[in-house]
Amino acid sequence: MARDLLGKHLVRNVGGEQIIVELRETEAYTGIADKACHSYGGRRTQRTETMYKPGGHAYIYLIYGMYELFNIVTGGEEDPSGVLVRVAAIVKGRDIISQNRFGKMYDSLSAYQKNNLLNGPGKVTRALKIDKSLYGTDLVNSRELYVLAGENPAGEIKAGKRINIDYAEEAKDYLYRFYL
DNA sequence: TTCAGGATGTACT
DNA sequence: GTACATCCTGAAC
Repeated sequence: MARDLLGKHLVRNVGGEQIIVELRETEAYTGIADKACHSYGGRRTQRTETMYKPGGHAYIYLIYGMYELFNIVTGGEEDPSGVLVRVAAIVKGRDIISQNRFGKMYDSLSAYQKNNLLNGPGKVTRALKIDKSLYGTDLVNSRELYVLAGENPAGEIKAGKRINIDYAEEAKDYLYRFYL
């Protein structure tokens, strides 16, 4: 699923406006056997409850006290797994995205800002106004947040190690990060 | 472009 | 009390 989502369009309807981004980088968290996964060992708490829902729900959690990261649940009751969205690219709504990130219109951003709008999981959620109010959202039936069906991406899919999971012992070296 | 340091809240031990 | 699926700023290179 982490591979299949690359190149797909994520749609966010909020405040009467529409934002669309292309998914460029994802990470897989494969459930109870994955030491980097919040549901490792079958851990089931108020926070992780959504990971046990059927695939297609939104798992959103707070990290480092200030960033809310967006994941798409992919497994189900017996397989609490998901995909983290790490990086995206603008398809539609560049001024809204720029306002959400830097409080300015796109044309008045510095070159550095333009190149750093959506290149991190916390940045993507800030740009799309995704927060825990969307926790558990059914992405199949929601009008606020969903993924469009589409062709496979034209570019080559590369794989690497996941980011910032040094605590995860052998799992930190799994090649579960995928990017275009 | 790289680096150190700080901001910040919650889950879990 | 500790760690955390991060990002920003400002200064050095």
